[in-house]
Amino acid sequence: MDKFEVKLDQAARAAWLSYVGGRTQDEIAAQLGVSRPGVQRLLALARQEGLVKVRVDHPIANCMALAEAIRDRFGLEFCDVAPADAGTSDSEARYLAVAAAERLSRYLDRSEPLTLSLGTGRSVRATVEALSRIDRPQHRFVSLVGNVARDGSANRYDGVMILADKTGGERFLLPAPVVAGSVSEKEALREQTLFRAITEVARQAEAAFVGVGRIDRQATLFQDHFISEAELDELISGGAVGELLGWPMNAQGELVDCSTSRRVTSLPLEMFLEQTLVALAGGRDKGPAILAALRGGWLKGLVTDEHAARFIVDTEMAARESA
Amino acid sequence: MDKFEVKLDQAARAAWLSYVGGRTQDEIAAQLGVSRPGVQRLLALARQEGLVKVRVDHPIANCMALAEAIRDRFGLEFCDVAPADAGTSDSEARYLAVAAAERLSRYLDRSEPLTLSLGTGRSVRATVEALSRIDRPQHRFVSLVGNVARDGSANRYDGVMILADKTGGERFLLPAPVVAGSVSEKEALREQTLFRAITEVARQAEAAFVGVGRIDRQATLFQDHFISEAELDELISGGAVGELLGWPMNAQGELVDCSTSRRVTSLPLEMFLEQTLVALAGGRDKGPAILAALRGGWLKGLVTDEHAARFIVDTEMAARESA
DNA sequence: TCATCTTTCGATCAAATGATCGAACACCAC
DNA sequence: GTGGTGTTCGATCATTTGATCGAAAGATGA
Repeated sequence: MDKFEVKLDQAARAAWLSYVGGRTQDEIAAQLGVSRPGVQRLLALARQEGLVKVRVDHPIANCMALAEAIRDRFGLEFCDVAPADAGTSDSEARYLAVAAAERLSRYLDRSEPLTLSLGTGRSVRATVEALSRIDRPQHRFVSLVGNVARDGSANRYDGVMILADKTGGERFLLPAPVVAGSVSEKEALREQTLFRAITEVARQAEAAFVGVGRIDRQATLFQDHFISEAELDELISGGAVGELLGWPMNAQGELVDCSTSRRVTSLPLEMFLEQTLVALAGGRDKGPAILAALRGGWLKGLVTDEHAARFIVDTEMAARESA
Repeated sequence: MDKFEVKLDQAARAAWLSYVGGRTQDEIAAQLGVSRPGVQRLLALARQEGLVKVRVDHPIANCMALAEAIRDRFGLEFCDVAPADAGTSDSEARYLAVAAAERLSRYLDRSEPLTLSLGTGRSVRATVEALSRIDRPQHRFVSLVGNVARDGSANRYDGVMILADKTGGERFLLPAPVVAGSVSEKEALREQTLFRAITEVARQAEAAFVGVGRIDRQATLFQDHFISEAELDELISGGAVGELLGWPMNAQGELVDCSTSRRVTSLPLEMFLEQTLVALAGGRDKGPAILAALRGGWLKGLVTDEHAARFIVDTEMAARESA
């Protein structure tokens, strides 16, 4: 097939003139003595045969590749990956917050009334803090997670308060602990008029920005006294590796059913399958938890950092290989 | 200027999505939350800042780069460089011939009557031999160089004969040696009716395809007995490094005036400044001769090979540096 | 604080690109 | 030779891209 080699030569020539030489296809057609559609075909061939290699020389390039892989693999509407080379881990977290704030702004910018719900966690808090002030009194913001711990102390990281302050919008907070003392207590809470009203508002939300929690000794849920050590141990032995809005899930993203999880007061995750559920979380340690949420198919969007993204891609690819 | 870094980040993102991800600018605009012209500017910035590197993985790529450099440096209408990695030096020569034949075909393909002139040399001969047969009896072909040596033997490499055979066109040959025995003999030859008639036809030619000769012990002019050893020595001591149609020139491309050059019977080079004079020559050894022809500004087009092209570019760049 | 200057942004239009389709061509079997 | 068949080629149109220009926003200095 010598004919093919000649064609490839021509294709390489056309590709060089087009991509390196910056010529227009008409000029290339004149130079190579073929028609313009002919040049088109040569360029298509050159790309298809991998003669053309494009490289973007910037740290962001890796992030884009990771984001693309995750987006495609888990069918997300979008995925943002913040770069890891920002120096300190502090500035990395800030980078993630800025990226997430960017996403959040897209919704807030709208002038039509908007209902948005927020989860808890440091990432959510940092994200709303990274937002610049904008006047949107017509918007409504709902907290999806009870903002009091078992001991009655208020959650330090509730983003709804800050967000409502920055925009002048309405705020709706759940006056409940994340995990109730008993199933009956949970039922009672859910029957409260206020609780039901807030649930109704949350149901109208267009999107929800939530954190992703680990289930281990460093779990926020545990550290901030939302659950006891015994409850934590029960979750871990039940296979839980992460949580969304307090709902524990195993490595495959399936909800873990146990005595603790039956007392979670948060709105059910199934509710968000109709909405745009966006997770904000980064750091290598959060990787397994984020991956679980992705595998469960709960998320529509993800804002993370390079560490977590790399863990997710590597782990998922390895799992896929062995499958 | 932290603002600039953020912009560069965005630019890198846009570039990645566009060049690697294959997204359209509208999609990128939606993804990054900017207007379409904004994406345009980001992409322009990314290219300008050199974030985007394009590489064409094919031996031809080097040739294209060399061709471009030569074309721009010497203001040629075109320059083709045949690749050097074709294995044997024989197949390389053939590659050059095919490339040159391609150029020649562009003219021959035309159906309107055409007058074309040819020089002598192995390259020209190989080029017309590489041509495929085509019926063009309306065309006329003129030999620009006398086709008899001093001893009366006919030049073995006259392409006009083959070309006319392949196309069915008319042929015009100069019945003269390249270098006459004396100035008066040259004058006499030029006065011949036949000579003048052929000159007139050559003047009407649209393009001329000629070889480039070295001036040294391996010179075709000498090897084929067009000039004697004494004449060769005179030319060399006069600074001649190459010749076009028998006209010797120094390294700067200026015609060398000496007792030998005054007896050259070929049509004057100045005549071709109005036409498209195309040189066909390759090989590292021919480099200095080709470079001289280029520097003299005599050529409008060049078909060469990678060896000669590299020599030309390297030498010219070095000369430019020191200038 | 206001006027002005610079810079940036987005609407609009021209150019370039990619895709589709019918026609021509060559190849092959009959 | 002849008809079928598969492939390639070039005209045409929709989409995408690049460039220009006026308008708005922000910076600067009086």
